[in-house]
Amino acid sequence: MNTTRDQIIQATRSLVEKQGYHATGMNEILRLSGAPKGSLYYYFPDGKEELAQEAISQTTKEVVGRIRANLALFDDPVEAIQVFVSRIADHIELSQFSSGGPLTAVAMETATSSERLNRACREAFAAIQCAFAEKLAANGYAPESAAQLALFITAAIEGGTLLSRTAHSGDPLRRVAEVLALALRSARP
Amino acid sequence: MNTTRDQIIQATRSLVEKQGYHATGMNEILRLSGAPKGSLYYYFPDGKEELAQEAISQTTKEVVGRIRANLALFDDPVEAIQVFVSRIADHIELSQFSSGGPLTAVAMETATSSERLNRACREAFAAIQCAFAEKLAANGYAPESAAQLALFITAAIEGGTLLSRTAHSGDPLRRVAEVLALALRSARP
DNA sequence: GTCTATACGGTGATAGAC
DNA sequence: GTCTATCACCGTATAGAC
Repeated sequence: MNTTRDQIIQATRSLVEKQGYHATGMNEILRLSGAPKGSLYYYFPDGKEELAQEAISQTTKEVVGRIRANLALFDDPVEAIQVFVSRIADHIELSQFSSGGPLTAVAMETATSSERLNRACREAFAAIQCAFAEKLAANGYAPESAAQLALFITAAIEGGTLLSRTAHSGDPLRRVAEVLALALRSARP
Repeated sequence: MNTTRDQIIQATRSLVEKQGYHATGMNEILRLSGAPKGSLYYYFPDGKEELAQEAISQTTKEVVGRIRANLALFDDPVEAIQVFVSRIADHIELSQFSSGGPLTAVAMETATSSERLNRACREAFAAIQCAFAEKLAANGYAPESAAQLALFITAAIEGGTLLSRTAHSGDPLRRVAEVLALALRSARP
């Protein structure tokens, strides 16, 4: 793959994750990536919006892969999910409270202002929910139940991440993981 | 109370709720509120940050009041919470997917960039959780359990709101409300 | 394809008249 | 206290040389 293009996306991901979409400027992205302004608009003719879209879809692929890999570590889906969410809490602390990818920030900021980014976020959330639902469905949960629980898991993680970022501590998300495990057990088939 | 000052805060709340913190400009706030720029810096010498802080703390007071009022409508805390969350879903649809107050947006955008706003958001989340915890504790839940569940409820609402905003539909949050009710019932004392 | 220089609008903030 | 005029700066985006 093209290195310059990839470095630009990488810089965008990192900055948007930390600061949000509107707080991140093109000049900042350029500075971090080391690329010149001309290259940026050569690779992303539609500018910042296209860039953020690419950052989201690329991040989502990685995140979905990481979800599947983590959920495969345990046969029991509830245990797998609890451990996975706890790991996100660790990761948030290690990254000094940069959120779980640029998705949350962009979704919040562009829900009603950018058709293009809103669509990208919808697809991202759908893919993430799908990964959770598969694990549940493969372990005896009824399909509709699995889908609903996957939505709930995603919401709990997003909300827990927000609380942990705000609290500057992984603990809120870890406590969310505990209660989430209880909830999933009580919904067990 | 001073009308001009209040109109400025009101405009800030509405705009930040819809667009986010960084996407909202001072000129925009001025335009919507009808106030002149001089007045704005007279009432809020510390500028945008102070303004947002005021908007958050004012909104939080109202939100906490609304939570208490809604939870008081039903004796059963689980039913009360489920109905309350469903109402948020209705409200999101009615407001054309402006989130539940400026809190979520500011919390996401300023978690690591503004000490002052981060503190305001922490206090806001604490007050909200407190309102939920009280209702649970008043109905037989053990104090630590009530606090943990209140945190979980807050996370679920925040995450569900994000998903509903993104999906441009109240349904995700409504489904979150359903699962949340199941989870709270299974944790019943 | 890569890079520089620049355009133009909007940003948050201030000074000072009234 | 209220308002206007204006500031210096940064935002995204473009033009055009190489």
